[in-house]
Amino acid sequence: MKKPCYAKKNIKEGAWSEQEDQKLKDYISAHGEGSWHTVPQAAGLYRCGKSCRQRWLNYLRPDLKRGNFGEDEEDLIIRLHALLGNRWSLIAGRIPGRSDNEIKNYWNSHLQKKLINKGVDPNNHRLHHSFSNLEKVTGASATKSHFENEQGCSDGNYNSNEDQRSWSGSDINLDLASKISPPRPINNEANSMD
DNA sequence: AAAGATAGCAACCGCGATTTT
DNA sequence: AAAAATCGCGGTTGCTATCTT
Repeated sequence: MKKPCYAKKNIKEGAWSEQEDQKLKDYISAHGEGSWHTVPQAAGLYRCGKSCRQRWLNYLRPDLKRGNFGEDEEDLIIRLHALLGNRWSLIAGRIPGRSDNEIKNYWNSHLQKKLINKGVDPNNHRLHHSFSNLEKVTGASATKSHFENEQGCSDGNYNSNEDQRSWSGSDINLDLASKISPPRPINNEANSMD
């Protein structure tokens, strides 16, 4: 029913130019965040509000760090993911200077592989004794040789001697466990009831 | 050196939740 | 109370840079 904003006339798509970024920054520094649907017109942008919001939150916000993730950040993301699952906005809320999109991308491109290298299933943070279902975990592009090549992964946060959940989340004093429901199941088992 | 494969990232899209009318 | 509008989240796609052969 509802047309996506990108389908409307006079709405630009694709990469943002410096001029567009500057217009958005100028507008928000003058008027503040919010009322995203009115921002494009007010700021003189041929974008939809949704796109402006995304651009601001993920890339233009002055408090964003950008750049490489530190080991402490990686560790925190892994622990939070074990506790929260794919709820990136909640995870981002606990990691200053990082956007949910950035964390999500970093997880998908780096951390998943890192965990798999350690023999840990990134979906449930349990030790994986066989990689027979590798494709399911990592997507079609994962190959055996890829994992063989990445054995030199450095930090040793996972203990391969443990047989149960390696990250329980219980040692994280984030005041989250009591406030939110457990992570949604990621695999298809949860949906198989349909 | 060139072509193909792969990885990483920015942005798009769909949908559920929330707020407003 | 219901419908419409808007917001926000998370999955996915597509482009570009880098690596491998």
